[in-house]
Amino acid sequence: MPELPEVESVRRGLSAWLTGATITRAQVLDARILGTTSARNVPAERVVSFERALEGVRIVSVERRGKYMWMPLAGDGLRGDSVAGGSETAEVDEWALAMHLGMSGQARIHEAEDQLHPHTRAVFDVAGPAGVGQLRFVDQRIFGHLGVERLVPGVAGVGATGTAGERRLVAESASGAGLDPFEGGFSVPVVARAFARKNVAMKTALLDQRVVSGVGNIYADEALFEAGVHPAARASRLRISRIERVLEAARDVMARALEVGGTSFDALYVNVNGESGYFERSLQVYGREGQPCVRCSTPITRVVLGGRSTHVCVRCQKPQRLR
DNA sequence: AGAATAACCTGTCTGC
DNA sequence: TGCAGACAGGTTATTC
Repeated sequence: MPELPEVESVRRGLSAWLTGATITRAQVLDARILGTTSARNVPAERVVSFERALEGVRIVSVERRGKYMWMPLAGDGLRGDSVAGGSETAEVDEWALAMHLGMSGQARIHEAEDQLHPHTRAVFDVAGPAGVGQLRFVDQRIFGHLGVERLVPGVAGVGATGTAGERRLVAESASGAGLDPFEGGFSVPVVARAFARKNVAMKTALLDQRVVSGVGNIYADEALFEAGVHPAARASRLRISRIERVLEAARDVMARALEVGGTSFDALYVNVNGESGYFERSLQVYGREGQPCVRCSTPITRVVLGGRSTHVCVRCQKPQRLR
């Protein structure tokens, strides 16, 4: 559900509230939120070590790359949870609380006495410059994830600036993600050349978080429409300038979405205060199957590509624009 | 290498 | 009213 603009809206809300705050208590209500897609069975001791690792720790900042979010930690007595192998102690500033919203995750700021939403999976009592309250992780489908993770150097891949030694530190689960279009070192021409080496559909390339992170199903469709490129067009067959246009469109459409708080179809995507974003009304193709194209009035078509719903105007997005 | 599929979950909506 | 089936903004593993 949440893509880069939605995650960034959440990050900003969390940053304003949590920077410099201390976690006084951590409670996991559903252990599955600590698991991963492939490892759902979370032993009880991992829940305990996760909770203990966070108690008394200070949140230094709230960071994001693509859809991955994490909070670097500082404080005495932090111990890694079993993600990193258990009881070893480590330098405090090597750790972060990682958070991925998945399809239905929400990070919400509440007062302790507020009623608990039924899908609340974890609760963190916090006290800091902005006051005392609770950070609650609510996630209907439990595709989201929480973890205490090491900070490690991010990808050295396309678009990264500087040498390997200067790579930005990211939470371990985000270490495979490419730079997102809003990061300083992101380079459209460099990423476009990486796309051109891939013999895959343009939409598939956009959704591959290892190359460029942050683009999800909605903004992929929107960017391809804006650039006039068919989602199934092979990246390797397109002119570099066309690929660059898609990447610029992705950055532009996500920037515009961010300005209005992201895209919400329902109460599943909300910011830290439970408020919806307004970009749904600006969508040109996503979710508009059968409705007239905003440019040429041809009905929008829905096809399945890479297992994902894909919306296209077959007149504005011709498949054959080859090198 | 890349494509397709399933899996992880819960909920909503549609059609019969 | 009930029920089956499709579908949902993401990620990962497996199989062909």
